[in-house]
Amino acid sequence: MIRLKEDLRKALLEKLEKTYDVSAGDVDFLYPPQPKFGDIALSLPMQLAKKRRANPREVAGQILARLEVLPGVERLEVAGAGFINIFLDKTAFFRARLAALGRPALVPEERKIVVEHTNINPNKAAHIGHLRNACLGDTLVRCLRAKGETVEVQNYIDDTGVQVVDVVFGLMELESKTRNDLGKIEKFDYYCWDLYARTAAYLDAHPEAQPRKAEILRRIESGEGPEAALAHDISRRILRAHLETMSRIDASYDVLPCESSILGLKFWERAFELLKDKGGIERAEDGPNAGCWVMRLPEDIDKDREKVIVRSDGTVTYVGKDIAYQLWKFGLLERDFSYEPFAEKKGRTIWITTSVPNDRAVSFGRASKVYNVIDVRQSYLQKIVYQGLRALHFEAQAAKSLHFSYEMVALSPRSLGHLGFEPAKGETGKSFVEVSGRKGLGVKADDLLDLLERKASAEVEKRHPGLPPETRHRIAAEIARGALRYYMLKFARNSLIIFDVDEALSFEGETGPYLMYTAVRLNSIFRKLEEREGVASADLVRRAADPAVDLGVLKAGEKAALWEIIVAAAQFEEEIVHSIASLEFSHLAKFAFTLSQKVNAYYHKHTVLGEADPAVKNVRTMGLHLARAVLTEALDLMGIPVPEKM
RNA sequence: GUGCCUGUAGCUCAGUUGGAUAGAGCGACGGCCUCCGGAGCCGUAGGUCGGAGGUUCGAAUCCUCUCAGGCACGCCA
Repeated sequence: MIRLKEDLRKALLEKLEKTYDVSAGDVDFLYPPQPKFGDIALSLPMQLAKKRRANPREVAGQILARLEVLPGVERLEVAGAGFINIFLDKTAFFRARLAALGRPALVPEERKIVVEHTNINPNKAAHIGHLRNACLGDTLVRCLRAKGETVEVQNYIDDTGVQVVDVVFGLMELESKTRNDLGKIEKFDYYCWDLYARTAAYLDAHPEAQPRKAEILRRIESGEGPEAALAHDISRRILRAHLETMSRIDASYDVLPCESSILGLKFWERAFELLKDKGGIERAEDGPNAGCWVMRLPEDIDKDREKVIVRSDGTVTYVGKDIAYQLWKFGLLERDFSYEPFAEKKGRTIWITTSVPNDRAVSFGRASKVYNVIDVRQSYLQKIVYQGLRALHFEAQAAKSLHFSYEMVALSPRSLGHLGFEPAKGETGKSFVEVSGRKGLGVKADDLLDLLERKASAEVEKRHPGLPPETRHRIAAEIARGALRYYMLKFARNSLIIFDVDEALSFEGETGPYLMYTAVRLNSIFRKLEEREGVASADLVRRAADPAVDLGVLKAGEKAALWEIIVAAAQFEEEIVHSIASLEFSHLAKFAFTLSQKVNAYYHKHTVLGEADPAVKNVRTMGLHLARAVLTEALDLMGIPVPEKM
């Protein structure tokens, strides 16, 4: 559809630009709300009529008279307030779509894109909020790669932050445990989930413990003593648990930049030099921030305010470190990490940063564009980080630093009760409660996935009794993944998800399993086609390359139904581009769902295998072949698998 | 207080950047297995798009005001 529109736009301009004052930007196409209004429409006459203060329908009529023949177009008509509706040559379009299968029309625009997502503090188990982040981030990555972009996925690990400090404190001071004890603890991320909440409560109740906590922080940051060793062991162990959890939803990473490496390699000191040299930050001599290094914020962020970057005691704030990291992503820091392998997933190495030099020849960063997937509460800080780049006159890089923001996942009062929590005082009347690791309040990612798997397993057993347990478990895991990923994607990113267990566990209606089921059934049709008639997928590919289909052999009702599927499928690539541009992957989700609905309705009504007329059978076969190819790819972009059966 | 976000069917949400009669799912009600898998299909009911002005051929969408809710604004991360 992208190519067709380009061709049409060119042809239109050629015929119109002499008489009318139009440029390429004016000609935009829209999809009519109903099939009877054609396949594509132009609102151009109404725009021109506005400029000329003329009657839109008359302008439309005049334009129509000049457009006798357009490529791929069967006929045109003026409709409504002044639309020009375009009816495509359906069979020609269908053939072109089949022939174009496997030949993407999208082109990459960037040299290299870095996407940072997941970024879970390595001190406790992952929860549903982290799942939303990873689903959005990983889907962005898949879409960018489908567009042909070179993408590097980074998962930032704050292994020296206060959250890890709390767990170290808990282990040493409350549990009297050492490094040697860690190995004996099962489900370590779950253990830390509880310990972290317990420690946070203890620290709140015992202010006298603060000096010890501060000491632990200092030692971890400078890499000294048993505290630092313990922090390292804890964060690596939790990190492995997080990677396991994320592999359940098929999210993957290329490199894990650690805060410990940023500290060890003095990235901040380098960024500090740059900022001082270029006047990006200045020392406040008086006022409330006396003795601090501050960055002035422009009007559009926060009028006439300054943000402390270096505290009066000389330590750097979180934003400062983040500026250094963002500079590194663009290759602007003039420093680099060392790397070592951390894990292998699906034959790919996940690298982790280290401050200890080695001779491994790998390199990351140096991006031309960066997406940071972080929830909306960090908007203010993200703006400040990008302002840091501007303060260094890296305008281009600041402009290509994108905050992919999204609303958080909260808990409904009902699910709170489910988890055994009483509503805190002052929160009784609230319609939702924020997930809080510090309070131990939340649904753990693995618990939710387990729940989904158990339900899926029961459903599979019901439908396919006697499957080998391994097969059933594999299918159940795939269904769980599909259900979760679709659930996290179907909401617009600005929409606060108030987590509802029943809704998340639903497999009917607008859900991942519904889409998967559609694809599974399509596969089943083609499998039977091969078993019974020997039509292999290679034959289908050959037939698609040189299609001999004719929609004219279908009766009107079926022709319209199949045509809707063809047109919908043809919009797939636009949908990818649009989803990336708006960072709104609910569009992609909705696209796949709508296509599934049409396909489901179609094959319910029109059988392929039982059709006697070979011409009709061929059209149906190739129509569903097209739909299957597009649906399968759309599901893959969302990280939703297609099981062999379900 | 300032900034950002949200308000659409009983519930949960879409709405392609201003287009044609505002759409899905769930729930409710009524149908559909001689036929490629019923996690499915078909149908019915359900709307003053928070409210009031404005912009124009045309507004759920843009502007102003207003009501309600949320988030952010630290020498925490």
